[in-house]
Amino acid sequence: MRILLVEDDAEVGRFVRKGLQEAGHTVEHAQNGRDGLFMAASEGFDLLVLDRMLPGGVDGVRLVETLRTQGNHTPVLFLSALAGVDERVKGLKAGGDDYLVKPFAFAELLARVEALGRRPAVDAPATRLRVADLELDLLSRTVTRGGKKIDIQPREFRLLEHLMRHAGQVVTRTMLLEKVWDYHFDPQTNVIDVHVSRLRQKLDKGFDKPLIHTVRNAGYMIRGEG
Amino acid sequence: MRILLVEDDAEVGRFVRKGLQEAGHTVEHAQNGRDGLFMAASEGFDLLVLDRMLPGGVDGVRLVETLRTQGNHTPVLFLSALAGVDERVKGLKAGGDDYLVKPFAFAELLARVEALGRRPAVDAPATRLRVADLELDLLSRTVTRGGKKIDIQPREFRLLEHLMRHAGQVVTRTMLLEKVWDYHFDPQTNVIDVHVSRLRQKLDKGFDKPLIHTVRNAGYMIRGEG
DNA sequence: CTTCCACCAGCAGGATGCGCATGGTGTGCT
DNA sequence: AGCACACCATGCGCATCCTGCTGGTGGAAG
Repeated sequence: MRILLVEDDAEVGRFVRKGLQEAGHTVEHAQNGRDGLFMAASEGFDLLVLDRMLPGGVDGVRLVETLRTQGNHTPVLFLSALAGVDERVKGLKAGGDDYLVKPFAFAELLARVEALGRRPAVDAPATRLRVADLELDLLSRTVTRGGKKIDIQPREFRLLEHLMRHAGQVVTRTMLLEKVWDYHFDPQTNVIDVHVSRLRQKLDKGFDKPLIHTVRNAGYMIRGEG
Repeated sequence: MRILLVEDDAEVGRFVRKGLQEAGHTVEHAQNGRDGLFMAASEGFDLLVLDRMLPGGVDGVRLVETLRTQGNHTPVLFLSALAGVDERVKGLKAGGDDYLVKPFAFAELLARVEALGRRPAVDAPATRLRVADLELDLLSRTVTRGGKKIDIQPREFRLLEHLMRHAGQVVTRTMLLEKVWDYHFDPQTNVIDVHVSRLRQKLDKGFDKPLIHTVRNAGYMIRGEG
């Protein structure tokens, strides 16, 4: 795990850093909020361990708030001598994920760090799309309907993915040419029709409710019901 | 948020339940570990709030451990009168995500509950593998080294994926034949050598530190340093 | 030094994916 | 009814691309 430690107290900093490293983590150490914010924003850490109070304008809470407004959702563990309930609540409300009061036992810090590390990164993109009983798994490049595996070609996959990402919406032919074929002109052929047809063979044939719907003079739409 | 509260103390139970509901959450309440486990396993909750000590065989830690071995990764917040560091560490190690000691301020419980609720559902599998500056993205089927995109063939992709999933370990030729080629016999050719060679061309050529290492009479290993 | 193992360049067979064309079907308008 | 238009389906050929093998070379181990 790549951990950023932001702590101005040199002694505590050394202590925590050493312990985390011995537990097998990679630790970067910033001494103040400004540097910490910069590093957290520019490098990809798995976890931030922040002192709640920091010298130099940017304290822990400000740091988290700033990161969160930038769309950075790295887990944050606060470390602080401010033990009051209000302080703890403030830290968590600001977007912190945990709050540990100094003095603390290193064993507990480590346990909490690893608890946070167990949770996945938040920017994880969706890995499977679903429309009714049709599932498309982006990871294994696999399509199933009603639990039955369906073999599918790469181009068909792209087409289906695009349709499913806009499930319930009409997708125009032009959009498909742009996004699935990377054509920026009209090929004057019926490529789309052909591939939609092939998709239908594979997805809808043998099932009572078709999922792919034609929208005359507009395009296609994938939808479960309605 | 759908929250399952497992708490045997009726008073505390009522208090917490009421507070969470007033904050807009849906709360189910189980009075013992057995019921709690059953409910947690059969319904889909967003969060479990567990008393650490529970009557009737199944205590909080057991409950979490059981859930985790079942592949259930619902976030867990422990609530306990056991304040010792060892106890807290034990709870977190068992798979808990947070640990709050009784007596507690409701404001803090709420803040921690909502902090846990901010984190996403967890069944997401790893979507990218990394070894040093080499990254393999399972979703886009993309390989980059040092930020530079590298074109790669399907078979090479499978080979590389398998190596990276066992980074730092020797992967034998037999294993590769089984897992990458689905051969359950020795093809008596040097297919593997050839593909490893091709991978090397693409991954290691032009970089000073090679990542793919030969282990004579054993197999191959991918590793960043050492 | 010898032997074995691993590496790499080139080659050719083969699979397969892809798009086009053709003919068919349905719908709506005149 | 007749026509025009939009959409559907199948077969075919092209082309690309992948993959595995061969055979000669380099280097490590004994």
